[in-house]
Amino acid sequence: MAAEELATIPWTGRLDALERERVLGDMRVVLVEPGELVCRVGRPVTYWFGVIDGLLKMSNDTAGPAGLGMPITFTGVPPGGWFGEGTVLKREPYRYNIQALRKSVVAGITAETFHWLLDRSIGFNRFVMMQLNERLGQFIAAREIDRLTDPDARVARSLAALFNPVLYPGVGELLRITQQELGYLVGLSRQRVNEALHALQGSAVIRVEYGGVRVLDLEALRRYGRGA
DNA sequence: TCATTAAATTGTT
DNA sequence: AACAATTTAATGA
Repeated sequence: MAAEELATIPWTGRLDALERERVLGDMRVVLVEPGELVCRVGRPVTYWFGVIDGLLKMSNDTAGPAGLGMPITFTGVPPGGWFGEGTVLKREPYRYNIQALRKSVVAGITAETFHWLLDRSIGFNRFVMMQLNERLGQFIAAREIDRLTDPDARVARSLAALFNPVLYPGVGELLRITQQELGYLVGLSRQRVNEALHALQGSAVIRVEYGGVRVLDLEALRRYGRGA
């Protein structure tokens, strides 16, 4: 991994020279193909991962035999998103599957380096704390989304979650996601997603683009389906 | 760089 | 689910 690439990762800006040097030597970057699992339920934690490019999904669908409980997609992880700190902190085995929805570039630092940073960098601690707090808000929002019946609103809120600038600073204005992929995440058919996207576009909240969605009004997207 | 072709994605039935 | 139309990516001159 090169120093320039490192600079594109948000939390590295909070580190001092020594810390950055260690991270640079420790960081591994891999290319994952669609469908490939970045980490599997039950596997021991070795890395703290982040998405450089592409799109991942976090789910509990047990690929193995005897599916215990129905498969649920918890969330998508777009560029700029870092995850797994909860399990790294507790040194527990992974509790979810992380699977690539499309060809993606994933970076990771070892659990050892993660703990080393946690022990010495206040900036890094602040980042992790903010990350945990922000994600808690996302999961609460996700519960709300699950109870929405209007597909347009579900798509709107799910999109809003993916456009979260704190958790996913790599996304920016344009989220690279196909309508098929969005369908997988939200749990709707591609046709219905297509319809919903155009309804949102009609409200001037987003713009539908080839292979992606551009946000025009993030606040309106978050509020969609609710009054005021 | 441009033209041609294949692949991916979208829009519609 | 199937199809046609459109956009992007890949290829080779």
